[in-house]
Amino acid sequence: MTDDDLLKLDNQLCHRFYSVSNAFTRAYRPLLHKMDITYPQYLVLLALWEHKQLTISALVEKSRIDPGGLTLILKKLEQKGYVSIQPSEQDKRVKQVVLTTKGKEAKADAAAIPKELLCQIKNLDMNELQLLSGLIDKLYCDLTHS
Amino acid sequence: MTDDDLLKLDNQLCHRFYSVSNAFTRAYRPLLHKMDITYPQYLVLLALWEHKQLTISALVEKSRIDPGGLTLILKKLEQKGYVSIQPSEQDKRVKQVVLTTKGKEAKADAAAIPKELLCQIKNLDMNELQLLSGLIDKLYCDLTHS
DNA sequence: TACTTTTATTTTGCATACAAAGTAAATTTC
DNA sequence: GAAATTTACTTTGTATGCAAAATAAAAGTA
Repeated sequence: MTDDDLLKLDNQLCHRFYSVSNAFTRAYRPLLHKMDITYPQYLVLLALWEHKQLTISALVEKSRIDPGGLTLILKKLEQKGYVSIQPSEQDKRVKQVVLTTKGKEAKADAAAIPKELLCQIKNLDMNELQLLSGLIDKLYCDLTHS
Repeated sequence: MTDDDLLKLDNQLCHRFYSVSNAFTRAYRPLLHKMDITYPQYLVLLALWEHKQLTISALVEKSRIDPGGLTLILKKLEQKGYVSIQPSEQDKRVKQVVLTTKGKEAKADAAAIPKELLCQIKNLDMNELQLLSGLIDKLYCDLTHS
């Protein structure tokens, strides 16, 4: 591949991820409208539905949202009544994020969301989706040196 | 897969793209520092290095950056001296985006950037990268109904 | 030609991303 | 046990990302 080819947009893996990641955000928007949440807020709820209770740093790790952004997102989710944030007793630096009743109940409605989104993916079969996921995981490790 | 599994973060393809897309932005930052540009600004330059001259709407299509955001990004690139923006003679609605001398010269330096980034990707060989690109392209079509 | 519609781009308002600085509390060190 | 260090979060400042409204100019229509 020549230098010229290396610089073509169509040869940039990063651009593919940029495009699809933004496309996902747009695709989720109508599905999340009923719950009145954004896509990153949805990621936080997914983490909490799975783990019931997490510290903010644990949420950073699970959701892969940066700490600064997460602070804001959690404030929004608290305002909307989905979560409650309480400082720990043992360690006052640590804050526990917990689902409210509304937050827990929302899980039942949310179950339809991944299904609706999968319906839109017609070009890839289950094997390809698995393959894709595996490749992306390897790439993520490289990019984060983890 | 149960409803519970469907809602696990680790089963969300969207989350993989979210994570990797953001990781790419972080990985590019140090490489773009010398040029004093951000990652989206780099995408615009890539498009212009390839096509020499583009209207704003053509840039939207190539870069897949939304029109509103692109307006700001182009202003930054103009301030930094990389591009020049001029209204068309024939159709005063249309603006042409052109590389300045500085913008053209920057291409030579930029050739090293994709190489440096590829060096960081050790877990995937060329075949896997090709495979990955193809799968992502199919996914993009689904998500954008294009 | 005056009016309506379409097209190209910008503006607005809100919600992230993210690095870096700041804060406060727990831990380690001397 | 007081000072230095680390850890957990928050704040700040800059730069998108996006939908929707606003502008302005070209095209189509009556």
